[in-house]
Amino acid sequence: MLNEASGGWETRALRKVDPVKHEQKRGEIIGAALRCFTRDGFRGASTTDICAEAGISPGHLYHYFPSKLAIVETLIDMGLARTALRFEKILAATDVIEALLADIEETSLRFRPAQILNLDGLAEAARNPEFAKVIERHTATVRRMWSDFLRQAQSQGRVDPGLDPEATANILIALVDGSRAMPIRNPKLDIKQSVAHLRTMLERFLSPTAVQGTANKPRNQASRPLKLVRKR
Amino acid sequence: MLNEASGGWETRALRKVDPVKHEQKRGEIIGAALRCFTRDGFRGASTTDICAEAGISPGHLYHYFPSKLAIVETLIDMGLARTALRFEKILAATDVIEALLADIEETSLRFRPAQILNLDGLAEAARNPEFAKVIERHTATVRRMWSDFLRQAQSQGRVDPGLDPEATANILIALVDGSRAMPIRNPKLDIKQSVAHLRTMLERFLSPTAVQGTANKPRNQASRPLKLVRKR
DNA sequence: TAATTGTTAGATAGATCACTCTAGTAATCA
DNA sequence: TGATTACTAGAGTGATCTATCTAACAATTA
Repeated sequence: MLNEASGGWETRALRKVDPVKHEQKRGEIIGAALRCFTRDGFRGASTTDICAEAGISPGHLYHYFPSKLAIVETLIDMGLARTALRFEKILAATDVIEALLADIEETSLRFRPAQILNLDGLAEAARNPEFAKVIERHTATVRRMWSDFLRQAQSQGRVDPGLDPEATANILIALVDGSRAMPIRNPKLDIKQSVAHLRTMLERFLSPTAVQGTANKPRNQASRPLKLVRKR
Repeated sequence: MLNEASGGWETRALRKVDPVKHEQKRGEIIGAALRCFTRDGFRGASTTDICAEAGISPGHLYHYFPSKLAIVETLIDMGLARTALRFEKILAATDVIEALLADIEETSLRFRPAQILNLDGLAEAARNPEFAKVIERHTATVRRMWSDFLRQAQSQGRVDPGLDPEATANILIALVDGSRAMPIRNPKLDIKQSVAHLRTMLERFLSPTAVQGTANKPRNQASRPLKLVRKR
């Protein structure tokens, strides 16, 4: 309504939105959405499901989020941020390999329902070019973190200098991805044993290889002698 | 219509279904469904999409398949059979490691759209207990193939006898899974370099370790000395 | 040829989806 | 207190999904 005295819009009784309560409510909805998406997938869970899980009406939902896609994107952003934080903590540890193994044991080898969304995210990225860019950027960040660490460890003689840091980082990332599938493929997985073997593999892979390939004891082995992968 | 003379159903002019043409038509529909599911996922692709892709009507589709789920299941069965065949061929090769790497290079590290369905399958298995059993059984078969090979290679001194065959098989399977995500996470992936590093990792991991851990040259290394994972 | 059945099309039913609209209620401030 | 606006509910809309139904056409055999 026009206020003729001021010549502009009447601005009395402006009610401000409480940002704390607003964010809290958004958080509740996000939590409900996470449970629904974990249970049924991004496409399988409907806005009706999310409303039921959050105990609200559709109108209420759309008061806080403009669309279902916006909810998904918020959730993805949170997930990627959490993952980046995880790797940051791993790389800040005293023994990085042990920290990585502890993380794999905790979040990948044990069946964590919310981890399913990573599989959904990868599948979605393979289809949606826009979303692929987000994943690629995120992966590039994590890869950079790993390769920086590897370079440093190489200069300290703790990692084989013959390994390319970027390529090695890719493999470590793939290892985390692959570990995520293990408890799905085998729910009776012996986690401790898996971690132990992963440790063996990583230590043998990454350790400086002054001796390897020039063993002073002849090997009873069919495959060709071990070769280092040389940096260009 | 009842035939009163014979006392049973009239059975004149019985037209037999041609099993060859029938199977061929089913194959065409399956092919169209594969393209649609690859493009949009099991939930994202509709029966209408499949009909359009196959150039048929809905009535026609449901003449050959009782439901959309039946199409999905057929496709999954074919995919699992193909995967089992792949591993069979790998394990029959002269140099198994090289055959595995060639397979990873060909079907996982290169971006193959149809491979996306493996991710969908894993995600689905994590949600649908019935489908999970299919995946678990299939994985168990592949794991058995690997562990049998590993045991044989151990007895021939070509693989470290300190490794548990089942646990090692799990890791190899996870490696294939993880490799599938690499080209999605990084489309500019240097495939040759990735294969080379995977080769290095596998050779160092699997090779008999008579020398490892008892290096005659002191190591400038922070982590604990290498330990073999002992079989119980 | 006539009867029978396989093959195919296409309209459409019934359910569900993401989302909107209207409206009632509660909180805030002049 | 009264005006204004945030918060919330719930019916409802158009689109779309899986699946069905009717019926035309084609192939096969008595």
